[in-house]
Amino acid sequence: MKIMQAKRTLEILKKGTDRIISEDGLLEKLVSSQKTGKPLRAKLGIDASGPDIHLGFAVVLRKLRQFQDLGHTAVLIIGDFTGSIGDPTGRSKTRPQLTDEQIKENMARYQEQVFKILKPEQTEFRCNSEWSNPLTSKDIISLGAKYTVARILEREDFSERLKQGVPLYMHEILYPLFQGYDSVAVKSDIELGGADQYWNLLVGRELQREFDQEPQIVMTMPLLEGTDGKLKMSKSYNNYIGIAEPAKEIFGKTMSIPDQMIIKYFQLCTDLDQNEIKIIEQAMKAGENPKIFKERLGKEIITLYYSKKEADQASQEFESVFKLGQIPEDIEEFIVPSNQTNIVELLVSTKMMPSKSEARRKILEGAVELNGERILDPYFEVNIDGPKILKAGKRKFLKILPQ
RNA sequence: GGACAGGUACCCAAGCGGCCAACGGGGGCAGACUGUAAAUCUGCUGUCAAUUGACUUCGGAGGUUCGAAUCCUUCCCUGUCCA
Repeated sequence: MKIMQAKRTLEILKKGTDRIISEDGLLEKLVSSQKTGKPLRAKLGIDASGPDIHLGFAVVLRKLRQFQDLGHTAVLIIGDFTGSIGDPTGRSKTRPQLTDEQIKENMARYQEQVFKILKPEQTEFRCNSEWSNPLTSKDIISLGAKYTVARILEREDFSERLKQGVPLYMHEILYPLFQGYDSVAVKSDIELGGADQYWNLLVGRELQREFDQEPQIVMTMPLLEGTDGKLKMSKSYNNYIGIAEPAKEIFGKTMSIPDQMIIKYFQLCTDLDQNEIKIIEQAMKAGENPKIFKERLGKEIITLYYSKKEADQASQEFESVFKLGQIPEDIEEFIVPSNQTNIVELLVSTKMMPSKSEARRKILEGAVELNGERILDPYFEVNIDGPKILKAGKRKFLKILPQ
C-alpha cells in the first residue's frame, strides 16, 4: 500500500528530471518517510553573489516546490562561504568576496524572489558559513583526507583545464569538498541542482557516507539555455530572464529566444502538460507561425510570476511597440535644463548613449528619432518647446521635457 | 631551482620597428527585411574633436630609436618539461 503510494510519488518527481542517482534509493526514502511521517530534506545550494533568480534556476526551484507539495522540506543553502571560493564549474572566474552586509541584503532579495515559487513555511534558509567558518585547518585537512585527487580530477572541466594548460588552483579543488560538506551539515536526503552540478552533488553523497550518514539522492534538472539559445542561462552571459524583472522585460526577452527553443521553454518554464506541448510542437511543424506560440509562452511565464492581467498587458504593449511601431505607454521622462541643445549632447546627457562618438555613429546609422522623425545630422539642434519623444534604437524611448 | 613557451581591446586570437586604434572570429549595438527583440543580410564596435586631427591603449616599470604592441633591461603573472 505504502509502496504503491510512494511509487506514484516517484513518478511525479521523476517528471522533467535529468538524472536521479538513484531511483531505487529515492523510492526507499519516500517509503520510509511515509512510514515515519518525517518529511525528507531536499537541499538546494544557491550562489550568494548574484541575487537575481532567473528562469534557468527556477527550473530547479520548481522541482523543489514539487517536493514541498508532497510534504517535504526544502533546505536552501546560501553559499556565502563557498561564494568566496567561486564555483569553478564552467569557467574559471574568481568571484569577489562578499561582505556580511551584502550577504544580508542578498538574502533578503533572495527570499523575496524564492517565495514566488516556494512555500515559506516549508523552507529552511541556511548560510553555509554557519558551519564552514568554524572549521579549523585541521578539520579542513581531514576533510581533504576523505577524497582523492584522482577523483577530483575525474571532473570534466578540471581535467579539461589541466589538459589545456589553463591554471587550476588549490582552492577550486576544495570547492566541491565544501559544497559536499554542506550536505553532511544539514543531513540532506536529496540534493537538487542543474545538470552541470551533477558531479558536485555526487561529492556530497560520498562525503555523507564518510561521515556515516545515509547518502543523499542526487537529482539534476536539465539546463536551460539562455535567450541566445546556446549557452546555459546565466547572469554572467547576460542571456537570462529574471523572474523578478518587469513583466514587459520578461515578455520581450522571451520573444527573443530562437524559435527552436520554444518547446524546451514550454517544458521547463511553464505548467502546461505534456499533451498540450505536443500539440504546439506539431502545429509548428505543420508550418504555423512560431510567433504565436512564443507569445503564448511569454504570457504563461508572466502569469506564473505575476498575473494573467499583466501578461496580457505585456503582450499587447509588445505588439503595439514593435509591430505597429507605436510608443510605449509609460516612458521615462527627462527634464532638459536649457531649451535648446545639440542632439549628440542630449543623447549623452540622457544616458541613452554611452559616449559622444557612439551617439554620432548611431545618428549616422539612422537609429535616432525625435517625435517620429529620423535625425541623420549630428549637428541637429533640438528645440525643447514642449514634450518630445526621443527614440534611440528600437527599444530606448525617452520623453524630453522643457524645464 | 633550471630550460622553454606565453601575457594584445568585453572574450578568443593575429600582428613581431613606421602603412597599427591594431587582421579575423565571437559577443554587443544599429539598419534592412520579417512572423518577433527568431532567422538572414549589411554596417558599426577606444575617447575627444571633426572632412584630413589629437589623445589614451597591446602584463608593469625603465631604456634604445626620428619612430615600438613589435628591439633591450628589469620586475610581475601563466603554462609545459626537468630537478
